[in-house]
Amino acid sequence: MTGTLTPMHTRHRRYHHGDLRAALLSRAEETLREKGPAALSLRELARDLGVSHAAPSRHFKDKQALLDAMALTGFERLTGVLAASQDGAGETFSKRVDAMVRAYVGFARDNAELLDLMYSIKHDPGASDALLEATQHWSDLVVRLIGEGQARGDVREGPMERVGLPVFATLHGYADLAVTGMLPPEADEHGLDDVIAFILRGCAP
Amino acid sequence: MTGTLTPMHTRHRRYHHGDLRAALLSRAEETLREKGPAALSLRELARDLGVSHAAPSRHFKDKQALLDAMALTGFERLTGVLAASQDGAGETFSKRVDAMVRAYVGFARDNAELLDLMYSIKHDPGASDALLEATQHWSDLVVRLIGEGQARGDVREGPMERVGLPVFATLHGYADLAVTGMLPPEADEHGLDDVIAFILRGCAP
DNA sequence: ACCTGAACACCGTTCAAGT
DNA sequence: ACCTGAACACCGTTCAAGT
Repeated sequence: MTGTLTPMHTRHRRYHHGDLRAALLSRAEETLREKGPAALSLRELARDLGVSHAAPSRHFKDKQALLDAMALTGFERLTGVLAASQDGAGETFSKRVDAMVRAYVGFARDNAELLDLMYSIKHDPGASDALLEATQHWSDLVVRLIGEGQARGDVREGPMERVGLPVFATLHGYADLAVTGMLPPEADEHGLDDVIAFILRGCAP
Repeated sequence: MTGTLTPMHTRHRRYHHGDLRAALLSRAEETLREKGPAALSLRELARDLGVSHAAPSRHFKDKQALLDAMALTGFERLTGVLAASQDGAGETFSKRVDAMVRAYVGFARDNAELLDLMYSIKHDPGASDALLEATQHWSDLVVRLIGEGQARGDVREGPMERVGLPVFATLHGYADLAVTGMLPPEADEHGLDDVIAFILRGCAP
């Protein structure tokens, strides 16, 4: 008997406020970002959302299933950001590379813990098909960029997978260094420019 | 009353077989390699070694302290391998780069889970001084290699940190892709050669 | 010095039972 | 359909007490 007239919010205790699954995902990402992966606990998540500790199991059979779903949303957002970076990037190959590198490193900086999770989950063998597909989408973007560069004569000849792999490695490596805090302080100034120039030289015919 | 005459092994239960600390480290690395990081448990380690679950706390105040010590031995071994790769690598810059890249990727392949642990620990802010020093040693090796290349005229001018960072990023990124199984199958054939050639082009004056 | 045993507060997972 | 409550087997950590 709260005295309120809003029938949809009689109290904090109903069958939750609509979509427990989405609430779990969003709260989980929040605590991942704020307290790190070790602090992620199904029971604490349930407590935070005011449901019983067993409730999450209706939506995620496992803790691993929750982590998988988090990684999947991460990959989807990442590919969205990368695709968007190409839209207004201009014509030249070097501008398109510049835009993609900055988009990727930006995502890495803004979602460091999530990116770590994404890679660690991609790592283990039981990765879901949806997840493999999402990672495929994003490597396709790099492949397409390289292909365009070849068509313009800005990139050396060769199978795209072979030409693209070192680019991918450099991009991923720099982002990972940024994420894990291993970049020396001087890198903030010129690091990104240097890496982009390095990639362009490595690609040149 | 076992009837044996060897006084040092009256039974499996003494104050352990000499060095519990070393035994914990070596067993921990074994289970890390075989069952992954999630399976690492102080209690199970203690069980495996036939001591009580509280015994490890004499040698490692924390689970984190054990992980730190594991990472430290990993960094020491890695710098050893990298330094050794330069000894018989020959004179030319490209041969020295080739040797170091192969040594690093080889270590990454042979110690995938440990390398993951090493980076994740380097990540978090409470890293010990010994650990920071160990990572410093190994980035010094890359810096020295670049410096020699510059002295010979094989590497473009510029501050070594700036010239070396993209090299470091590429090396790290490729090793990480190899470790996390993200390399496409074709990469086994030419991947390493392509990456080395890419690095050399990126460094060239 | 080095280890044991009991205790405490926390997990993830499962399952009958409730609405 | 969705959630609760109790139960189980596991953790990490601490601390008096043993040798």
